[in-house]
Amino acid sequence: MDHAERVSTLLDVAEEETASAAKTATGTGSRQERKQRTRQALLEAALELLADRGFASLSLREVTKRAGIVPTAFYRHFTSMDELGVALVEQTTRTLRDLIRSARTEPVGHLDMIDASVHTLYEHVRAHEDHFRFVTRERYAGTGPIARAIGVELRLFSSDLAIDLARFDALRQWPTDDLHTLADLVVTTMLATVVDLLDVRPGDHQADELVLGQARKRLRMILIGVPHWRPTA
Amino acid sequence: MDHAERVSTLLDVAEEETASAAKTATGTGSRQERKQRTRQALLEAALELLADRGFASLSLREVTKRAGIVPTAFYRHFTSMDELGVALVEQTTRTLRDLIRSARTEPVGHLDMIDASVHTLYEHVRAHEDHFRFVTRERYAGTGPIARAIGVELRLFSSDLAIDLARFDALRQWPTDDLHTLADLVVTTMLATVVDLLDVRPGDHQADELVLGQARKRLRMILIGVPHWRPTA
DNA sequence: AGTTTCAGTGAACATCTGTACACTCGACAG
DNA sequence: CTGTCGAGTGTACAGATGTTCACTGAAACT
Repeated sequence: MDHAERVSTLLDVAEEETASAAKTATGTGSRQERKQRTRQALLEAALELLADRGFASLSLREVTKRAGIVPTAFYRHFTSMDELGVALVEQTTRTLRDLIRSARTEPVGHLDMIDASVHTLYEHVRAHEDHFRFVTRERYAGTGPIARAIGVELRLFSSDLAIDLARFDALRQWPTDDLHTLADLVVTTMLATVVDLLDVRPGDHQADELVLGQARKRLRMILIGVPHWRPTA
Repeated sequence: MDHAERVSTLLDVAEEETASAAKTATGTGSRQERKQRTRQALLEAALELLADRGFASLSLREVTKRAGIVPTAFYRHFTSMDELGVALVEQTTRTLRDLIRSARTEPVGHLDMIDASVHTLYEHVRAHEDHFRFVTRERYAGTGPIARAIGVELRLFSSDLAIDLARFDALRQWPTDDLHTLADLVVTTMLATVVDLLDVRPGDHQADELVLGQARKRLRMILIGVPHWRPTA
């Protein structure tokens, strides 16, 4: 254990009183309600701890401590940390689905579609930084169930986007295979933008605009070729 | 510790005799030579252990055990695991530089440039799977010095590519900013292809071809728009 | 020749880890 | 009202971890 970690460990008692609004779930409610509330506390505790570290370096004891329960009580909710991780994927990818739903029901036409998409992406990322951080971090981390679950979810996401793209006039005639390629390209680019956004130090709106400008430029560069594409060469 | 890890720990003694060709560096040579040899053994041991896990879940003791030295001897070479990690980045990104150098000195013209680029990428990835796995995995993992070092290296890589792109007739007039955006796009796409390649189960050449086909299609889709781009709108 | 340097050793430590076990005590069903 | 169920507790243990310290012995220097 290195120095930084030891210090934070020593401060744990103090932290429990200050930082954790997600403390113990003891309180009113039926038994089911209270159980689900501490389950949620566990998920949120994990997400908080993942702010600057990877899931693999997360210990069961840390999570339970932050959630305000004793280590052994963990097993009442999950059989392993991996299971907690998969549950976390389910929860965070709901944010992704919200994103694409927002983008779909967007007032299209009287604003540049690229501008609008990038903007709603920005809003969602800023509103749920921890969720996006988790997904982009753990996407490639290891071979565990978490990375696999994220992979599945992102493929679904890309497929949904492909379906949406099919609605545009310029793309009506494209074979689905080409549509998927285009959707993958867009998703990959958007995820790169997400990472860039999460790297901006908080409050630096100038840097925000720089990143968003680059995101718009990337998308334009991809989409500029669409009218000239010869389907399935 | 979960079940799989415990099993592998119990098998360590057996593994030391079988799997590790990179054992202790004791042998002939000057003192400097031998020191650098065990340093290299440490780096290779780490790289081997990173085959299916993240760097953060790597312990100093594991690495030294695999390298065939006692834990405390680690400090003769690195002051911390992070330092080992950064050294690993330096070593693995040399492979990246080799890649772009190969792509540069490629017989261009009498073969489709996209085909050729994708092919040399393929060759390099298959020849150094562990290096590419390390870079793509740790790129987004955490806030540590490793991720930062990889970020720097990838930006350099992208800049080099931008310079190379500037040599093409269709791009001679592009402002450097647009060139960088295009280069970023290409690098991002290529890295996505690398990840796909590393996901293919070994020996499945049919899947290999599928991935390469998709890679070519992605690149074509990006580059098809180049002639129609209006620099810096 | 004698002396210094230093990569690698081995024992010891304090701390953290996952998990087993027996327990409490309030919500709930009969 | 009484008995069961089950979320959360507390203690305990074996193993792994990073790091300390005093050491060995061969290479390198004088």
